[in-house]
Amino acid sequence: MSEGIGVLLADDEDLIRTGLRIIIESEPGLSVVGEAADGAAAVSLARSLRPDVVLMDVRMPAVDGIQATRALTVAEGAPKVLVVTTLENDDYVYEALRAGASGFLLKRARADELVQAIRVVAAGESLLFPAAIRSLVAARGAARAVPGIGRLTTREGDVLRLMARGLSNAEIAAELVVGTETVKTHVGNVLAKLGARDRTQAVVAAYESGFVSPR
Amino acid sequence: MSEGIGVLLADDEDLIRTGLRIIIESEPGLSVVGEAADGAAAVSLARSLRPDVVLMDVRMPAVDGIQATRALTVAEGAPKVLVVTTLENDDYVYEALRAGASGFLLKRARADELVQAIRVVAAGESLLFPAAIRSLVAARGAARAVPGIGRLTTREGDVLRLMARGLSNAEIAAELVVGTETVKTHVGNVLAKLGARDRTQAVVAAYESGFVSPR
DNA sequence: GGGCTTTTCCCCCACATGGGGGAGGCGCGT
DNA sequence: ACGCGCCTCCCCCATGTGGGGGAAAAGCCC
Repeated sequence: MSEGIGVLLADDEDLIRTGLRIIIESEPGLSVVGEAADGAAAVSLARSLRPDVVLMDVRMPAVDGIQATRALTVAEGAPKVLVVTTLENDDYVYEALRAGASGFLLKRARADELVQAIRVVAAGESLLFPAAIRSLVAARGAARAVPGIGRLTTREGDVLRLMARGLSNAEIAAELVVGTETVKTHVGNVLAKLGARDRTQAVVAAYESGFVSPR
Repeated sequence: MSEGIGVLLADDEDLIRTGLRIIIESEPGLSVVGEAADGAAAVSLARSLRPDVVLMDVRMPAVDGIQATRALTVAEGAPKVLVVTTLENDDYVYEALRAGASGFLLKRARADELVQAIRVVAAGESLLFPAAIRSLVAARGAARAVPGIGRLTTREGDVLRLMARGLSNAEIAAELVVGTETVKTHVGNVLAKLGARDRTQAVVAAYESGFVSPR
């Protein structure tokens, strides 16, 4: 890519891609190195073309932008991903960030905002547009209130926390300095209160409800 | 609390509380309805005093601000929590939002920024200061790159995703329209590649690495 | 064509897990 | 003093899970 910042466009709508390309190409130091109409193409093109920044639409056929972002950012020397969407009230913000996106941008952004956003993420900085912040923080409220998770006793909470770290009953017993039979009782109570069938479902509920957070 | 916006201060340092109180009390429409020196006191005071906004320090004795925030925001008609910290490079941002905080603020913020932040969150809006955005987005990079999670085949990825939703092998088999023996093979491969001992650890790794996100 | 990976399916077997009971002690509020 | 919830520990038992093998078909790269 020699000089400047190489950008890969990933959007299923031709009109959008054309508009973006015109804006980017008319900007000194920026150039479009490739275009993809779906997530799968975006991933393979990004690997061969090695752009600096990928403008990734959230909603695309076959593989959506979130999955594509996840696939891209796990690799070494991965490009920065700037997620673009039309939706203002967008639940994907949170998921996109978890998937490894460097920023979030609305399609209604002005040309100069777009250019600035590309330069910012290419420089390694992070970026969120105000509307994205609102939905991001709002996403926290979307943590499903798992019924019964508030009815856990302190000991049951301890056990669930350790379960959610992947410990076996024996390991939890050692950690809490009690017998394995005791742990089994607590685990059984936790499962009953959370309506979980097995410990895996309990751990899922713990994450979904925000009882534990990805560290 | 009759009129205006009632604020509860939760910070273990007297100097900080005093400074905050002076700023808030001198502002028309804002008043300090109570003060707490630790998380436990903050939770109980918030329940009795029912402030509109809680200024919550992250680091406090006994119960830290994150836990206190979690305890507060699960209730109905909970106050808005504005998390305050001295640390600019703060990993707690992400966790605080998951815990239900409405915003994040640095202690070095100017008085007028503080007042504005309180009014914003009291009005039901969300707020993140620029420095907090950076560490928030950076937190996504902190998703531990689980070694081997990128080596999963597409089918193994499918299986892991369903595991992370709490499905049993039989249910996964039904979902993917294959035999349970097939699912067992995939599960075994996933465990081996992720270095997990059982499915629970695999699910934990899936969440920790951002392979799946709390929906 | 000959490897290679991937996906599919099968056998046997050890074991942790989870469900069903029961039981004693302890703190706490009435 | 009594009840109640919580924590602790124990028994039996069905079974889902995971580890050890093996194997066939399909697609892919060289």
